[in-house]
Amino acid sequence: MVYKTSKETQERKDMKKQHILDTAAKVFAARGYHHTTVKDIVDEADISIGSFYFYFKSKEELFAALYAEISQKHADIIGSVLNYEGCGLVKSFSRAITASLWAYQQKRDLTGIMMFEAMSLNSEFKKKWFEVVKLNCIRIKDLFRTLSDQGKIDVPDLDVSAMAFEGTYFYLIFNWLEGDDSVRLTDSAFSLTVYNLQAIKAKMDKEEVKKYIEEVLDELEKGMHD
Amino acid sequence: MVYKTSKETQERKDMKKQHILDTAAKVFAARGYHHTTVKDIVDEADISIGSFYFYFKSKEELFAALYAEISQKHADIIGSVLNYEGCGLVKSFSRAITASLWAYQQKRDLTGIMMFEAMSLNSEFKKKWFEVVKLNCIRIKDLFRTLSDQGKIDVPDLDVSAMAFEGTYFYLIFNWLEGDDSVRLTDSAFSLTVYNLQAIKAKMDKEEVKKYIEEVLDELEKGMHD
Amino acid sequence: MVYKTSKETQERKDMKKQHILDTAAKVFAARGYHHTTVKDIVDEADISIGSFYFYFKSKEELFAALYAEISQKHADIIGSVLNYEGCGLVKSFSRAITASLWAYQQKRDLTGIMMFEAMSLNSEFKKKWFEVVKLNCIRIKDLFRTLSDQGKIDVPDLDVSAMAFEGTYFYLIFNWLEGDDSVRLTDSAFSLTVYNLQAIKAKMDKEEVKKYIEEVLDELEKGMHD
Amino acid sequence: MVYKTSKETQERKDMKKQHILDTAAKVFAARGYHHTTVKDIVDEADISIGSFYFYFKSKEELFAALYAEISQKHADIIGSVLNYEGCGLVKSFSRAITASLWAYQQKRDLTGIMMFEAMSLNSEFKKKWFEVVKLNCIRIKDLFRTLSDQGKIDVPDLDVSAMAFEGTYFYLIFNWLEGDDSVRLTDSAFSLTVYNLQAIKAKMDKEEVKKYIEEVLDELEKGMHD
DNA sequence: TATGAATGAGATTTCATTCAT
DNA sequence: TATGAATGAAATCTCATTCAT
Repeated sequence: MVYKTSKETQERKDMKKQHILDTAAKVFAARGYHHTTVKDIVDEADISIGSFYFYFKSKEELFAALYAEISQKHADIIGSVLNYEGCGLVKSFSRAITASLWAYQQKRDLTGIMMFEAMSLNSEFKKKWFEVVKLNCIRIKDLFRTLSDQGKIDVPDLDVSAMAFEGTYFYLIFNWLEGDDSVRLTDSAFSLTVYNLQAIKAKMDKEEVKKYIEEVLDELEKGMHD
Repeated sequence: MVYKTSKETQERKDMKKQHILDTAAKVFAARGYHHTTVKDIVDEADISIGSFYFYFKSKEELFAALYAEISQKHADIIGSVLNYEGCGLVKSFSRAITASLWAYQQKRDLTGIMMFEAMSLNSEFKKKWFEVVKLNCIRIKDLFRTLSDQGKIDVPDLDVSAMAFEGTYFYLIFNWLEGDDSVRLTDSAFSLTVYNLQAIKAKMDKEEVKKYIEEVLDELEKGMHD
Repeated sequence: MVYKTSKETQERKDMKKQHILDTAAKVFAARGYHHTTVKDIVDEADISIGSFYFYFKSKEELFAALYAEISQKHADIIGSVLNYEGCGLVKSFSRAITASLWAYQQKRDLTGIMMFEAMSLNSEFKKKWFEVVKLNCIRIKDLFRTLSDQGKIDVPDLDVSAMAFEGTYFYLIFNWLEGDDSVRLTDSAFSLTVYNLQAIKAKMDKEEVKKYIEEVLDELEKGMHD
Repeated sequence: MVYKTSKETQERKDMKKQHILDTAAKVFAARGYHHTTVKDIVDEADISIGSFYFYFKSKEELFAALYAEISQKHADIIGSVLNYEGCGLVKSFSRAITASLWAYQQKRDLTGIMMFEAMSLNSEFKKKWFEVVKLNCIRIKDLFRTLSDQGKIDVPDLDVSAMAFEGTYFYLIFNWLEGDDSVRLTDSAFSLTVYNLQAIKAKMDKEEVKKYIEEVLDELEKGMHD
């Protein structure tokens, strides 16, 4: 048939869906998930309720989509700074931790929603949240195993260590969110990296760590303007 | 009518209030704060809605009371194992971490409320949660400072390290809550302790750590039967 | 406990529930099930929406309750005129058919809702409706079997005959509902009785039938004023 | 733009309209009028909502068209078996009743729409349904009058008898629709015919009735393959 | 002709809290 | 003190229909 959905229409649809996502992110950030109504979102996005439900099955589905989007972006950022072959472990950790903090910093408001409200939702969604956490832990665990086998680090139980490592971000971010927004989360990158590198008994030169962190921050800031 | 507030009556009132708190803890843990209705609680407690509102001004106030109670109990347990003068740092940390995990383990349901529900609520209450977290962090920070000044440990920024330390519990506990309830959280005490002791570059003998952990676990189990 | 629900309160509750049922009947009759909103009902009954949902789980449950009530009343009326021992078959049929028509006539508006809208509802409710129909058919069938065994009537297949009998009311009532409300449904009692008595080849005297019908109508009208 | 309405185009339009009708019949039958959305229909028909509203002004109009179509088909079948001059009354009734049941049986899904959905809708459409019913009743009534005048049958009030007769199908069909679809509705033709012939005191030979029924069923089955 | 995104009135239902008994 | 019926604002979601492309 001739009159089927044109590419153009599809593009407009994608844009509108993205517009809803962006608006929702803003509103959720301002009011929190439970205190945000669908009406709040559609008013802010200047669309009709019907449109909202055309693009998303429910408020919860929207949240899930938003969460998936953020997680993906976050993962992409981390991934982008780790695409170096033969990178030493100190460099890798410095880069990864810094990039992670940087990523949160980019979306200050959403970070709160995603990290702290996500888990208080329906079991359905809680699972999704937990899967992301577990996936992260598994990646770290695998890394720990490899490095441990190579004798480069010395950690107790891999599972526990991976979870402990992942957790070191948590209150740091929470504290940052609660505080003045003039403070940069990445200012804690050095200390956090050192804390964890010491925890796994990796040999390191603190000056080197500092250098790596500055390097990756430069890259990330530059990457943002492309 | 004159309402007697004889000692006897007062006692009955206290018991009833406690009964509501206990029941609420159970229900909140099972369903989460937002998915728990006041009716759920009064049905489970076998009291009337009117009674509920006699004892608590609102659903939120009940939660606050509950949270205060849990925090206090938790603090008491930790405090009870740290009342040793001249304790070495390895011993102190081993005892504190283990006691903390043990405390969570004792009240599996309440742990979820304390750690995950509390922080996802709106402003007013979130603050209270954060205060507890901050207080913990300050204590750790002070300890880190003292030990650092004595040259016994080597940590980067004290604030960041304290928060990182505090965070190492987080996902461990979350993972434990999600899993099978046959698993003991205290089984992770050793690894968690080692991870953090290494992180702060404390000198330690792993066997010693193990011993301290067993010791404190024995004490705690015994203390329970008094 | 002393302050538990008093008998008095219970009575008020029952009255209010009945008040909602009565009002709903009126509104359903006027607008039809699908065109009646819960708000219509509560406005008419002068209660709050909350009250409505305190007494009924949903609009559908209310309808079901209403339907059960009407069915029961209907069955009671039929039952009341059949409590005669050793009643001949002509008398029984005359009385039952007349009483049935009379019952419909008493609740003209509701009859339409109950007979014609009930079956277009959710499967859940449709089942209930069908059960009532089937129960009626079974009763008739049993009666047919007994009479047939006694050689007093001569019908083909019992199931089919019972359903055919039950159906003879249907369009008659529909036609009555559509027409002028000055017409009495019971005016068709004689013809309907004769039609069915002839169908089952029961021996009868038409004058006798007329007499029985007048008798039962008198009884019913008198019974109403007690 | 000029829209050609060449014969070819017109044919394509008719086909599409019919396709929508056929699909709608299927969906209405499965879900009922009120529980079927326009989207359900267009999805099943694999057309767009826009197309739907090009061919039908509204959901209700579509239903009306569908109902008209079904009624017509049904009338045609009945008409086809009654085109015999000088047919005896027993034969006429046997043929008519059987043909009617057979017609319902052919389109099980549509039967539900025709008999049960149609009448439970709101005023405007209910009337149309009732007109068909009334028309049927009038035909039967006329027949009854003629036969009665000829002394071949003996019925009470003609109107009531016609409606009673028409009603004898009702629950039989409902029961058939609710049950297993392996059962043939025409299996009840004999009993239903006898019930009604007895009701009007027509003289008959049951074997004869059986023969007529078999005859007409053969004809109908054969007619289907032409 | 064909498409399907967009609309928004309106329907159902929930639940924290109050207050008369 | 205790009870639980009553309240009603507010939230989520549906769907027939329109209209720009």
